[in-house]
Amino acid sequence: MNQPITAADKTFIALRDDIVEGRIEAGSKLSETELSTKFAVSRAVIREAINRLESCHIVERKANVGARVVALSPQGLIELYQVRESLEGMAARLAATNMTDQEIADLGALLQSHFDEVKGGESYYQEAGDVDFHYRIILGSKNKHLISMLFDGIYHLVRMYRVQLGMAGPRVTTAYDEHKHIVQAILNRDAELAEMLMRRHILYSKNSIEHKLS
Amino acid sequence: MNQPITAADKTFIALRDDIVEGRIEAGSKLSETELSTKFAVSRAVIREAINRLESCHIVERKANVGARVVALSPQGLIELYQVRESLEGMAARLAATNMTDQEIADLGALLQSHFDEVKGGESYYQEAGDVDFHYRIILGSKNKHLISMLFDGIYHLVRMYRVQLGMAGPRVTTAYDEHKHIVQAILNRDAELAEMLMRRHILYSKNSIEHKLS
DNA sequence: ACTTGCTATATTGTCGACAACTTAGTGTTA
DNA sequence: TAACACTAAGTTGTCGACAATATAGCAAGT
Repeated sequence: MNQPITAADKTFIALRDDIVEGRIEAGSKLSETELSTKFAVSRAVIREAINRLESCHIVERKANVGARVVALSPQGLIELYQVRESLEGMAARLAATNMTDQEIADLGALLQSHFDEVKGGESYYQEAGDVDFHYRIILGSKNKHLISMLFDGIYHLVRMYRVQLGMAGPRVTTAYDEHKHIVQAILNRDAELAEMLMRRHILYSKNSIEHKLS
Repeated sequence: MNQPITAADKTFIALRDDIVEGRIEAGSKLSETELSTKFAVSRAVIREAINRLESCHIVERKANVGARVVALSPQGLIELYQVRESLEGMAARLAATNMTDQEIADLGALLQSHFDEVKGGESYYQEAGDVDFHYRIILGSKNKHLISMLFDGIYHLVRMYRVQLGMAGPRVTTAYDEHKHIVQAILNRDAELAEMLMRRHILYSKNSIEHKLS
């Protein structure tokens, strides 16, 4: 679903963004009738949107009771990063084998542009840039399941945590070095090393976040 | 959803089983009206079931066109096992830390019962036993996302491949030894080793399957 | 006062009908 | 003959109404 077609698509995305960006607060109940008036669509559309959100683990549903936005907890964030470490590590491993030379070259160029920004003192693009970097490596794995799990599931949840626990981009400069080494490993087609470095990279990121939370 | 409550729950499970067990063939189109008469429920219920199946990657939907059962391919199976290797490796790692002594003891007992069966020449329980073993380790990770991704998503797909590509339980005896070593690593609370062994175990399993397919 | 059971209300689950879209088929034109 | 436009049939998307279930409030009894 690169671009929304049906009303259910649009409602799903709008509702997801409302939740991820915190305009609908974590843990709150989602009333179908209320949402159907708010978005000016029928309850059937709302129900489909909520069902999809449940598949993303953004809301939880109980039969005959209703849906609630998931509650955020430090433990939840840690679990999320454990899954990220696992999946993105594998993605980096596969990317080292499956990315085309052109894709790797583009990735290097992206990294260079990040370096220029960081050197120039701009931190604005920092998070978007980080996401873009990971994005490309995940795509580079060429593994459908991996891509879908991370993009459709994990990443929105990670973003939800980031926004709501209020953590603007940390670790700009060190993260840049880590990114550089990962690209180098992929360039060398060293799958083993690429996976290790990516796992470390995410582990450090997790530790940094844990530190901020305590 | 441990036990189905609503009609949509039951229909989802029934439809999923029909697909996984091959009674609805891979790649075929799912007509909403047709299914609604077959299961004697309204189209709304069928649509919800199909939506859930889409989330599991068991069917693919295109807007205004319809849903098809996914097509099976050797490449698809390989990708699935890559994800399994990644996630279950992490599960074993976490299980080594998070399982209680009691849970580990139970796991050891389960393994012993498998040994007795294998020694007794019974191969009937082999697949169920293998699933049960992995099941417990995944639960032992205590990681909600990991558990849900594997049980709700990957495992049904793996089973679909197994059934439809017609591979009854392979590697009984060697798999037993691998299981034994994994339990030993968990017992020693050696997270690093537990992950490695689990990854190897699944990798071997993948190689065995690839060999059968060629 | 506390529990129990009923009732009223509100919410979710299910249904059948209509609207919007896709696609296959037909006929027309260059 | 090939390409295009249009029509008609069938499928999916959306809607509003009804049925089933859960919850809160009140009443009655111990």
